Amino acid sequence: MEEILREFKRFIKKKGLKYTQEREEILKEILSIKDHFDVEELYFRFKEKNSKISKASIYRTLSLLVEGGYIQEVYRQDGHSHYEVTLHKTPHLHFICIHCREVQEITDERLNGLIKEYEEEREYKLLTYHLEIFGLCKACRRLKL
Amino acid sequence: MEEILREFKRFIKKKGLKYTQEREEILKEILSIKDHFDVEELYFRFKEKNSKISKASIYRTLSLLVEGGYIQEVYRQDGHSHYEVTLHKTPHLHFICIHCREVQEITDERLNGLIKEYEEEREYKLLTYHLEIFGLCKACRRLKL
DNA sequence: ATTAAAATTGAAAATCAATTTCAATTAGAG
DNA sequence: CTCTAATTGAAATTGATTTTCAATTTTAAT
Repeated sequence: MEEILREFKRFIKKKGLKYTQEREEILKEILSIKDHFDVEELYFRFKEKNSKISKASIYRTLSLLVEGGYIQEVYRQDGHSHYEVTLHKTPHLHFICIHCREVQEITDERLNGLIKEYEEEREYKLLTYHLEIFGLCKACRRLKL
Repeated sequence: MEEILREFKRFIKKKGLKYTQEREEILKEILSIKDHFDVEELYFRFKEKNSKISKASIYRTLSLLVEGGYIQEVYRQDGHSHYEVTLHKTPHLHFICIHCREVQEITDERLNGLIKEYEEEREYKLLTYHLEIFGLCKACRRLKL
């Protein structure tokens, strides 16, 4: 945690920007979230603890965090973006149930292998990837929807 | 083509909806597009041929086409959705160059195999999947961006 | 073919996520 | 501490998508 914050400060400084309380506070809050999150969720959390961080700042900081590779936009649901922390996580895919909206993560080294292979084969410089599988989860499937 | 239109008519009828000229015209136009498309592109094409189909109708018909599995929303760029025709296409992934914005398709049976495996393993009912790889293409990579 | 009811249309208004503007505040180099 | 440029929150704006609604069209039943 401390290490990530220090690293983020370095990142901000290197860009000639200022390391503000708001930026640190936003990253701290994000690091405390286990699952996926969206702007509303973050805003709500700040409201709850009487922090008056604005949505504008949240949006602005999220851009920086994506740029620095700290978080990723992983999928879109209900017309807006959902994010997750990238650091210390193996690349993985998301299974999204279109009925109950549950999101499950699946990690598979074979998938990462395939993607690395495409990268080398075509001489791409891979930055990130998203694999989203849409369908019905085991439970919702049983409801015969 | 004719077969797809007939099948779409059946789909519309089964839902108790009306098979209108606009819906058919929109699907026809989409089937004539090789690559990916977005709402603007479609709207522009209708304008060009003096067809007065509205954006509202385009949006409404796209929803139906997605629901029926005729098209898929494949990625988001510049704040809006991009689609492609699903029928007769093998599932595939998209490599999106963040610099020149070129989108390349990659098909790999091994990937489809892996996904089928996840589906069976977890007893999901898979509907569709999207795999997007973001990075730099061979050409843009050379520019050392 | 007419007709009537219900669905669909285009145009405009509304919605909503995301971005931008701007005056006031703050970080941080010197 | 001081100064300048960057950042902030709030409000305005943008732009995609959705909704509203009166006029039109489809289609099933006459």
